[in-house]
Amino acid sequence: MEEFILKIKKAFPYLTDTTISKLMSLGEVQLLQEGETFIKQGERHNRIALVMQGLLRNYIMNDNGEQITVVFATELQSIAPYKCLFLQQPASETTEAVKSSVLITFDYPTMRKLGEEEPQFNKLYMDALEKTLMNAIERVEDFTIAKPEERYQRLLAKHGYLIEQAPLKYLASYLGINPVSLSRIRKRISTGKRK
Amino acid sequence: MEEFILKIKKAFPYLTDTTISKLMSLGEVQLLQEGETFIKQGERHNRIALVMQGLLRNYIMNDNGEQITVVFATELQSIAPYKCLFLQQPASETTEAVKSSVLITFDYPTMRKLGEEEPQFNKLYMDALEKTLMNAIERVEDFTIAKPEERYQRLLAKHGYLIEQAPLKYLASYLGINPVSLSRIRKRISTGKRK
DNA sequence: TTTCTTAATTAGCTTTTGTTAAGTGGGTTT
DNA sequence: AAACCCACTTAACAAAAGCTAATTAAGAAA
Repeated sequence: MEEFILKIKKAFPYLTDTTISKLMSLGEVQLLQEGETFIKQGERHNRIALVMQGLLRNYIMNDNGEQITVVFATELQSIAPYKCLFLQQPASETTEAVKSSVLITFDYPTMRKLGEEEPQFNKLYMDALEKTLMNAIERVEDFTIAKPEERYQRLLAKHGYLIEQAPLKYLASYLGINPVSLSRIRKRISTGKRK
Repeated sequence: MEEFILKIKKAFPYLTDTTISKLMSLGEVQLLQEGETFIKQGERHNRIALVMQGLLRNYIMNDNGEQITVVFATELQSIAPYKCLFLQQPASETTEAVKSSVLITFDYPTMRKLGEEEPQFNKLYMDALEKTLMNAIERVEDFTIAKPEERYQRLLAKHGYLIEQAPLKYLASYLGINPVSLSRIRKRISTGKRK
């Protein structure tokens, strides 16, 4: 617990000790084993999670019933069924632990309400949102700028830890390609390249 | 001007009249002719724009110096060089009017500061952010779920107005494909389809 | 009007990805 | 150990996208 507080302090240095302890009293610590879910598609839900340890992913289903990993979240990133929170709809995605993980989860309406009295809560939420937005934009940029093979290279360069920890099939759907293609790409890269 | 106020009231019904007039006094109305820019890549900048009329796009350059349209913004959507605002870096993208447009622009640090005293400002900003985030996520989902041809179909279905107003080459890069491919896709769709 | 320019289409060919199916290897269960 | 499961790889072929270049179309400029 102490350890988590330190991590949060480091990531959000403007939070005072009293705010942090308020925060911790509002949050619920949740442990997930590999494969366990934080929220399932179709459920209604109003919690937002801050990842303290481990690796999660959000996935949706395509028309063939295959799982498509839309986003990964690792330490100090937040993850939530955003459309569900913002539009009060059932979640369209499932959030699942890729490996055993620890989250702190917060009730979204409560956080927004408290933010009105506690500027620091608001700031925290906005910072998290802005970070999430930047990640999403970067991801869109990758899709528009780079072809599959280059996307894999960029992923390798920027988030190498993902390649180590997530199975290939998750990575493939994350990159928008099929697993067989990714396997081929890996081979092209490892063997002298081209042709 | 009255017209803009009405639009804002409709889109953000919780804003009181006094807040709206404060807001309008802080905002600067800016007109852009087709092809004119709101911000250019490399500039530093701290304004966020709310589109009141028209159509804008954000584009970046790929390694071949080609413009890649990352996002379109139309009426009542906000657009800004987000990484620039959030990280105080020079903008990596250019915001340009696809057709003649009207914006109201706000100084981002001022807005964040005012939000601390005026909860409505905060709410407005958070709503805008959340909306922008949802759009970005939807876009990532499109890339991961759908192949180029399907992406075009989805774009047609969801944002048909874009197809009418934006030139094909912008749409192609927005879809992550090259203009020649998009032209072919169009043909495949219009003529009886397949082969 | 003619000329220039630029966007979009079309065509031919190359490269990459999708798809299906058959191996391969590691780990688990019995 | 054998049988099984699953992820990943490999292969072969089909389908789609990339690339280059030529053609057409439409608008702006002379």
